[in-house]
Amino acid sequence: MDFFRRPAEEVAPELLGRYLVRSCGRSRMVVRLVEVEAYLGARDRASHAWGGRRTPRNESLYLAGGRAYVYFIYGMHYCLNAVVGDESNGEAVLLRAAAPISGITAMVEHRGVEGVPKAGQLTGGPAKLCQALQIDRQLDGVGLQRGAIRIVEGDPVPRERIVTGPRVGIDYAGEAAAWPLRFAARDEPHVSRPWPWKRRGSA
DNA sequence: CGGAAGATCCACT
DNA sequence: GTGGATCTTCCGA
Repeated sequence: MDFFRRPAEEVAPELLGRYLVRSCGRSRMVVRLVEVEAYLGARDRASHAWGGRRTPRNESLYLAGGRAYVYFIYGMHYCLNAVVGDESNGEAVLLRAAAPISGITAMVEHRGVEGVPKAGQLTGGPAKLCQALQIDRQLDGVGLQRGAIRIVEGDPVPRERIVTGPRVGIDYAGEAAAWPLRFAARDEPHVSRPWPWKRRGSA
């Protein structure tokens, strides 16, 4: 499929609204993507592929678009990316937040949530998303078209309802830190944190 | 070879 | 708002 074999900043906004389907044994969980970030590979200081870096950890980034890149961070969390673009360019889209659609009981269990989950508590953050969907390094490199993780057409977010802003947690990245590569569906409660672009007095 | 920092989350103040 | 958990990777000595 060619959807993923395009530049990250082009694919990222189009991923919003699509469904992420996770099959795990007999259970199936579905979420709707509401927040993503584009990472541009070698020229992007915030990218794990910055300067062409290539290690056992980020090897999957150099696969052709349409596969998963799952990495381990802060000693305790996993994050899921969709690898995009052509082979060996190191581009990816980080899947940051989603709205739970079905299989919610399983997600509640995986996250260890007591009682009725609040908005964003299950899949409102890159590491929460992975924990809820039971995604870890075992799924690094798998295809996203069929199998354990699938990204399928859903309920697209129209352009005018997409908001952009700087990416989260990459202040060290020099001028790349300001690039507007974070995309989210406006007025969506299941995002990962308050909207910097909505705050009064900010740019 | 050692130290520091990281695409995070949660509990606590 | 701040700090701890906990491990891989990078960079400087």
